[in-house]
Amino acid sequence: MPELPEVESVRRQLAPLVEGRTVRAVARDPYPSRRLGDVARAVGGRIGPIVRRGKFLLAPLDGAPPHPSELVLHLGMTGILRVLPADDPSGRPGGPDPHVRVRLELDDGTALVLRDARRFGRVDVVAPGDRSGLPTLAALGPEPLEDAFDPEAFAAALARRGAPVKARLLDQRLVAGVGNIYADEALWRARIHPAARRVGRERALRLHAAVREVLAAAVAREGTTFRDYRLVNGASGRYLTELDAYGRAGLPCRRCGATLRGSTVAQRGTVHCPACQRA
DNA sequence: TTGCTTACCTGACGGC
DNA sequence: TGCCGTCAGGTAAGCA
Repeated sequence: MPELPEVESVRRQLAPLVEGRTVRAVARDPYPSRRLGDVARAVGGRIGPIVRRGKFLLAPLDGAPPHPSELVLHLGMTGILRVLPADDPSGRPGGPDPHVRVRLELDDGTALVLRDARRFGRVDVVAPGDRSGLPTLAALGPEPLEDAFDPEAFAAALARRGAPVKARLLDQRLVAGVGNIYADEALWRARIHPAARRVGRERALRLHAAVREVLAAAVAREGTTFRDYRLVNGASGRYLTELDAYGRAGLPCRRCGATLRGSTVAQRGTVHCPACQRA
């Protein structure tokens, strides 16, 4: 499940392969999906610097009208971006790989290909800065690994009673880029119960630090591959063995030895330690 | 405005 | 072996 570390790792591999290249042709899966926008508008666009916001990848497209425009990519749950030789049939919608959704053919003989088994990924070409059809991106909170992620503002938000703290981490407005895996990991590190509806200043500051630590460590290992996620070069993320909570229900807590408990919080599978993450 | 639920979507897996 | 039900989860929309 691509979250901030996975998307950032993809961005780092993707950027040198496609920045400066011009889109010569576009093909897409004919399946009617509202998650695939008017991708044909990318034709003629020269891809500028790719940036990441939360779990979104954004790249300016320069050129003659309809450009300048902006390419918006979201990997959803199972999205994988690859850069393949343009004549590789496995990178064509309708080709031997039934999960290829979008293909941008570039001017250097390669193609940027989105493969997405569950169709939760998103690709669109919008006017620069236009977020009218992208409410989550429009309301995205601060980047957790940048100074804009202010610990006091974070603590003030969590001090107000509201939805379970895990739901607020997943919401993207409080902090950008956290998904189910790293929410569980950060809460475990900060010793906070995922269903807590109010978090005091001291614990909130601990959680702020934990979010940063977990995400930075996962970025350093190029993310977590549970099943689907792959880097642009096809490699797996290496953070899986570092996980302390996610996917470890029924196993002993690495901190206190108690048995980790699985539950549902915010409609998501959740793992926490009943001994050191007390309600 | 906030919180919650449901829909979307399909591969993997367990049970029969 | 094949069928069926369940689970996984990020985003968006709808409702209370």
